[in-house]
Amino acid sequence: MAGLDPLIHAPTRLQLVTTLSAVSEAEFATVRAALDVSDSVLSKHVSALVEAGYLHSRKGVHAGRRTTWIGLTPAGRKALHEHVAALRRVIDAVE
Amino acid sequence: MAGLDPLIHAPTRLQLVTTLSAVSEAEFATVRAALDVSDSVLSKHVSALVEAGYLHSRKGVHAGRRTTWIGLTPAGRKALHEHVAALRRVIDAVE
DNA sequence: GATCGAACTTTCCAGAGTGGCAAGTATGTG
DNA sequence: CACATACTTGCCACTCTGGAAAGTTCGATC
Repeated sequence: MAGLDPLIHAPTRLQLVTTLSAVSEAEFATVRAALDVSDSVLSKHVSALVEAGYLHSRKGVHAGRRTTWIGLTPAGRKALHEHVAALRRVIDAVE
Repeated sequence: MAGLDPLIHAPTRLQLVTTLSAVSEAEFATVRAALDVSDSVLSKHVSALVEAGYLHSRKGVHAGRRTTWIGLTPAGRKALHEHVAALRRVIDAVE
């Protein structure tokens, strides 16, 4: 490889972590809508990344509804930054 | 998706086309060494991209050896540029 | 406090993608 | 013509990804 992180290189994963990189936490449903994926798909990606230590998730109540909040852990941010740096090294060769 | 091209988003594919983007043609063996993949893997990626119209390949003789030269077609360059642009849109949100 | 419904979670499944190994093929060289 | 080189192809195994649907959980409501 070229320093690309296989855990976050897939398109959906990359969009997930880049979306989360801008905020401290986001609601599951909001992310789901932003990525335009099904519940099950997002749930599976999230649990895979939680298990990898890249995300944390926390259950709460918001506006009378149960919601799950997810966000990047420090390790997740670090992995994203390294992945993005590696990606830039590859694509900066273009042009 | 977010404009990412599934034909060139896989790491090996991306490295292949970015490597070729800098030159007009490259030897199969040189590319194989640059990407550090096996003969069969490179051969299969190349034929997939040739079939997609992204690469051209041509057989020739060089220094007493048969060599295959591969390079991006205009369509391949266009696809790469669009893919890179889409990738930048995604990762520029980071930081 | 039993029931309902929303919000995920998990299971099951199908299909595509990727790579390794080994056998096959083609062709310049001696 | 025999041989070696340089890929090419077939076969296989495994992982990844996503969809559908059933399952689970727990706050809200009555």
